[in-house]
Amino acid sequence: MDATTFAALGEPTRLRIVELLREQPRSVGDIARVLTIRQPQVSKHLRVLREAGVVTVEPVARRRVHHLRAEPFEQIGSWVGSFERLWDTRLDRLDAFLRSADGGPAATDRRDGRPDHT
Amino acid sequence: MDATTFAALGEPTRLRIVELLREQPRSVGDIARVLTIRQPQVSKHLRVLREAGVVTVEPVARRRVHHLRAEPFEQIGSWVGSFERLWDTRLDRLDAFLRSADGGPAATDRRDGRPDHT
DNA sequence: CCGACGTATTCCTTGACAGGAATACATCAT
DNA sequence: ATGATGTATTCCTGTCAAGGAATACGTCGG
Repeated sequence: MDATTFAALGEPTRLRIVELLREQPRSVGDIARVLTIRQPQVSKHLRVLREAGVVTVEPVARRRVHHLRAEPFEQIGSWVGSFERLWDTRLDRLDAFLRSADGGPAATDRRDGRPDHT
Repeated sequence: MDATTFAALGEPTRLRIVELLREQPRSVGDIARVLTIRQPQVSKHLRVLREAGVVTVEPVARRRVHHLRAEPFEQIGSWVGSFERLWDTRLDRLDAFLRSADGGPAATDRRDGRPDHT
């Protein structure tokens, strides 16, 4: 997974823009008006989003209509999917194990720590 | 959606740490050794991740074992889900519409652009 | 109590980035 | 061509974050 995508979304204003564009494509001026951000800042943020592959431009008359690209969101989706085991019950059991090992009498006597490891 | 989570994941080193922790919980020193990052930097990055709610600590003996929290990943997952329409065929049709309105003979004859509304 | 180990924090320097303001650039209407 | 509209870029400034190095802190073993 490329950190750039997350970096682009990690800026509050940019995230707002993305969430606005989720509804429908918008021109630069539109975005600026709706979110009450000055136009130059919008242009700059859109540049970052574009270079991160999050949005693309569609020139319409003299406006530049921006819309979201699907790819980065698909990527994030499948990346997050690779963490599914986190909310499987498996983890809760591991977690419970660690906690008991912590407070209580050491479950193993190799105080080195890691429960059995991998 | 809170930009903080994305910001935490938007730093390459931090993303590497997260992807390492996806396999199994690790102590600070472990992480430093595996990723060949100096221990203080690891501590700092873990601090950011912790304050963003991405990881939690589990003190084991004199080590501090860090593991991922499920919540932020669930959040991201459902947030990304709200973009599903992006890769639905619906969008492709909207996209096609915009393109035709642009290059071809105007689908509507107010060449000003925006298809209706606003 | 003391030394050793694992980790956190501090100070410093440097580079990146966001917002403001002004301005350049492109395109359309007349 | 000219003015007007929509957008991009530039310059400036302040802030913040990351890496390096040194050091403080906490906990365990003897």
